[in-house]
Amino acid sequence: MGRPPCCDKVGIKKGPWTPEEDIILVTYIQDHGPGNWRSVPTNTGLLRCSKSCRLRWTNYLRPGIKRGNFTPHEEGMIIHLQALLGNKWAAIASYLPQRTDNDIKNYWNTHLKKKIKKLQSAFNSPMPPSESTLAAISKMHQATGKSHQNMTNNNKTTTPPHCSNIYASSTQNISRLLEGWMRSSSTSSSTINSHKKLADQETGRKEGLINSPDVESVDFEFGSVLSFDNGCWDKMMISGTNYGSDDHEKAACILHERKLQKQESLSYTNNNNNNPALTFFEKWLLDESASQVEAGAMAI
DNA sequence: AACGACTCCAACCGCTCCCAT
DNA sequence: GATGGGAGCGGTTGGAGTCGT
Repeated sequence: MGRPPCCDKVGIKKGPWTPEEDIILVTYIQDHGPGNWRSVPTNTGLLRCSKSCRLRWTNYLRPGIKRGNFTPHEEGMIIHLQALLGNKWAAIASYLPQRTDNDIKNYWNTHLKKKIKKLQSAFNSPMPPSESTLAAISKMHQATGKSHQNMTNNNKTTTPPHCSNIYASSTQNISRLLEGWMRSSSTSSSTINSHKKLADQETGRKEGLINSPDVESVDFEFGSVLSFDNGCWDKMMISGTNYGSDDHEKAACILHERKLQKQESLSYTNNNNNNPALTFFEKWLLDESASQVEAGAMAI
């Protein structure tokens, strides 16, 4: 017996979301919080399926999403995590809180897969890899190391990632959308204006009016959506490797975890003989981060 | 300028997982 | 334990944009 569709297909709108729909969705989620997606279309009047609403929110409207321009460090993380976890994009995304699983999946399919294939063929070919290939790898390696440094330095002085201002609010996203949309459309409704006002108010709050009691509730609400599990972040920081003086235990745990990961990684590699290039990447990434962890642990 | 090939990404589809009953 | 329904995940696709000829 097949399951009924998640929503009545008749009268359900498909395709790209309009800024108006985005505003309605964001406003609703600001008021009620994410979750209970099934009730969203009925309560908002959106002619969208609940899944579509959830997807739009998680992949596009959710605050804190960083778009485009993957850094070499992020690339390294994705390659590493993909080798360890496989195509578990949601799991991988949990290590890169600014990125959505969809974004990572797309980036993997469009960029990294090709890159790895290229390198794989270079390393599998009877001829040694060309100088340009080696240069590319070296460059990537250096860039990754640099990113590690940046991350390390940042961690010394800046707020935690989930508090950083690289996190734009969803209303900022909407404002941007609106700007373009308002320009292209001469019609303006009072609804839109009031929503925009709301959006601007929200943006203003985010930008400085932190003392407003509302802000806390909103931030907390969003925080619960965005909150980046400490454990996950710690894992991510393994690559950054900057330990405070009181982190002996943490470092020991991380070393242990790293060893386990290495073992897992090796078994994974052995079970996936069709992916020899990953062995190279994994080894490189693991060795690099492991040696940094070990160096960090030694320094403590 | 026109056309086709290629790239990229937002969104959809179908499946699995998990929880409530 | 069985069943039903909602949420989440991963694979795939359609279309807009870009590039090369």
